[in-house]
Amino acid sequence: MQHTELKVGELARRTGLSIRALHHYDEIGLLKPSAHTASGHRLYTAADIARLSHILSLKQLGFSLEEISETLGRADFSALRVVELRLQRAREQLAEQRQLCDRLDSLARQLRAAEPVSADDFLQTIEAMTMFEKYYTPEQLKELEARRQAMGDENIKQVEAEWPRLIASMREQMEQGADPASEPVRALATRWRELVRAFTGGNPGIEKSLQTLHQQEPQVAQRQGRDPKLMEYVGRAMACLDAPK
Amino acid sequence: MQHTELKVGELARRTGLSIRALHHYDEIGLLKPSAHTASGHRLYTAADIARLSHILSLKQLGFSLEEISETLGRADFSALRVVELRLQRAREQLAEQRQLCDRLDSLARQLRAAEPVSADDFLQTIEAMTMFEKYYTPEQLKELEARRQAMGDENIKQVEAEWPRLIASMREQMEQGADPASEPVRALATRWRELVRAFTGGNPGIEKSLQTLHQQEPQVAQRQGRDPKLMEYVGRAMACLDAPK
DNA sequence: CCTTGAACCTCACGCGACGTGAGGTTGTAC
DNA sequence: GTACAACCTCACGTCGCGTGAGGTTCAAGG
Repeated sequence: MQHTELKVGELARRTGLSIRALHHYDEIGLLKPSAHTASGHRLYTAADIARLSHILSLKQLGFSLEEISETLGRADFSALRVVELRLQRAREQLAEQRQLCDRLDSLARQLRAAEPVSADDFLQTIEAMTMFEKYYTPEQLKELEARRQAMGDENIKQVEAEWPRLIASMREQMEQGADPASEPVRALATRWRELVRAFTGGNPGIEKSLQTLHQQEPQVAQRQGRDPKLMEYVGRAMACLDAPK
Repeated sequence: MQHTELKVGELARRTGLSIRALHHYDEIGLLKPSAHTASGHRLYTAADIARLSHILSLKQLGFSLEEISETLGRADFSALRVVELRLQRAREQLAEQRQLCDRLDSLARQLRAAEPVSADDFLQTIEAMTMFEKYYTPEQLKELEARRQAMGDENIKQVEAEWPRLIASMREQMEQGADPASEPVRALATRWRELVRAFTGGNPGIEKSLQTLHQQEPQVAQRQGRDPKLMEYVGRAMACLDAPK
């Protein structure tokens, strides 16, 4: 007698599947053992095992159990078409995974660069990223990323530390009613413009996207202390810079 | 009065979430609206909306709803650690996705190259791929792929068509009891070795892996008609080739 | 005041691929 | 006879909602 028929435990051990999984395949009709002992124990024949190996192959390719059932059921299926469809799905998922990794990686670097990571900072950073992805094109994001790399973490930290001071100074001038054309304000406005340029790199597309972002989402600027009134004051100061003394 | 409180429908419309999703967040305690009308309608305050925006941000990063709950619950969490853990998971998933895409792509190319795609051919191809991935290292697989590219689809088709003929001829000799050292067998054995060389490229690592595969999985060779007896005969013929006439 | 239709409410089942018990039977070795 | 492993069949839990069913409330028009 051939001792070829296997019981579930044996088959599970050999395939690495769980017994429950094999039971499940039986339940849904994907792999019903061809034989049973008198007492109801499952007996898998060589043919069953062959079918299982097919099932595992298709599973590896990411097909659902239902798809596998259908595929194995019909003999007339177009293998190429099936695989190409699956490939398309896999490519889409791959792109999403890549995006997710990029986002996380970028976030992690930001967090490493800026030490003080309160819960609020964290969430703000994420939201800033979301905004970025919403308002900048992928090419623009690449350019921004490249510029960040070129600047290095320390420079970025310095600039990020400088912004609040600059904003505070500017606000002080405004609240004291200083003339936007006055010398101290001109100096601050010049530095302001430099910092913005350092960010945009002078790329007009990025400048435009930045403008759109500020128009559509005023709360972003506001959270940094740049409320509409201040921004208007800065705008006037900028205009004075361009105009001759 | 501020009209700031939103009902579910409004909030759903603005966030792009479904009403059911918001109900779900309420059910699991992730986002419970701070207020209700006398009749029980949900009213989301500005604070609720802020929390929701945090939730959506973390969701974008691939956190589960439970993880989001925990993260938002504690104020002392280490943002960097959380993100790095998530990044690690994402990277692993990315690698898997990439592998899956490679497999599917390779399979699709094989199918496009070899026209006759019966269900059986298809499954055999998949299983061959599975075996390959099991017995060859990634570097070896790259080399094999490169060699395939270099050969071109037509050459591969020719070789794949030649193998069954070669195997059949060899079997004929064996069954007729021909001496492994005889001239016709020498010719067949020479061609056999050439075809194997075309595959392995003479790379000893690949030759070794191929041997291991044949030892561990005799049914692979058997399916192509190369049963142990035949293989032994071939082995003797090879030995005669190396030995002087 | 009444009606209509949109928007809201609360159950409660469904998916996909099993994991994880609970509680009982069978097979095998001593 | 008695352990103990391996098997059996329910049946609920997972995760993030979708999708009804069946009922109430709201806002506007007649």
